[in-house]
Amino acid sequence: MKAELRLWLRLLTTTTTIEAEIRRRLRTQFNTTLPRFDLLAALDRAPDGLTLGEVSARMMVTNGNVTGLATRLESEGLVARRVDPQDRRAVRLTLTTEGQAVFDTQSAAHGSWIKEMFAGLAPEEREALHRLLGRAKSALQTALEAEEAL
Amino acid sequence: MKAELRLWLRLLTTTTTIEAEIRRRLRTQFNTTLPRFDLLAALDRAPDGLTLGEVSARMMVTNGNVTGLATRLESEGLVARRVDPQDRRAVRLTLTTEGQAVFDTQSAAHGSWIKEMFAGLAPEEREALHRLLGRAKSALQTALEAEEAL
DNA sequence: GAGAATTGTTTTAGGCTTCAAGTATGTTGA
DNA sequence: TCAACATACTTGAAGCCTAAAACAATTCTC
Repeated sequence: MKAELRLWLRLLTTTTTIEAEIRRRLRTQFNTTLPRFDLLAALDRAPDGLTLGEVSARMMVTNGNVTGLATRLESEGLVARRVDPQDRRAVRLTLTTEGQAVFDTQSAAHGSWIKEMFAGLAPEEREALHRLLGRAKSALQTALEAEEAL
Repeated sequence: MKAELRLWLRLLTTTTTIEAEIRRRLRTQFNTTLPRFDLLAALDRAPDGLTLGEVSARMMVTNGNVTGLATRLESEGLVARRVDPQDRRAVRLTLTTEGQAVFDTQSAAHGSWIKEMFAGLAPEEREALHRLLGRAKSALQTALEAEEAL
């Protein structure tokens, strides 16, 4: 098997394992899901809220997807939907007080999970991995741009 | 933000970007999906076929999920379902002749996509990344086992 | 051997995701 | 001005995915 393929499979399984564990803990400890958490996180970083389109761009998912997520989170009372007065086509999403409190708790736990999962890696290894992933990302970017230009 | 979190986010976006591109190409070039491709790949590696349970373990997804995937692929004529004569509870899945041909084509393309996407990385970088991901995986393993023992 | 536990699969209910089509609002230029 | 185009969102159909419950066949144990 080609070296590139082996690298890709290892990258994939590492990421998948971590992600599965995060999903599992979000479910068992907070009865929530990763997409819900990600949406709250996006709103947490935006004090004035975000339109659905902005959320969709930040989360790299489709508009229709965000519509459904927002509807569920709204019905749970964690986010508020409100038509933008400036542009009546746009819907602005904000964290409710409860949503902010819920996110703060979940976010703290999430941070400590990640820290725990990488605890076995020496700081130099962590840095080297971070750097190489950066290299891989930019190599990838180049490859995809070349592809697109065809 | 913590160094661990930055590392995780970079790992996640790198993987997600590659995976999204693979999904996109499978869809546009072969009108198929990654789970379908993964199931065919699992069968390709098993000359005598696999039971649904074995597929489910290899793909790290639930049994119910494989039932649905198998049903769709069966209706497309790419896999065959047949009760195992040894253990009549089990269903054995095999590639049909058409399924094998389809997979061979898709697999060749998939391999060249991966090669292309990592082309910008020097062989030493590729190796270093592979090694560090191995370290991360085993560190992770240790952390999760420690967690489980609680 | 009969009953109990285990194993392999399917079903059910619900959430996530996409694409494509539809609705409403906003912008622009002849 | 107003028709054409663009933008923001929603809806609908289909597939992917999970957990839990239901079902069926096998194995274990007494």
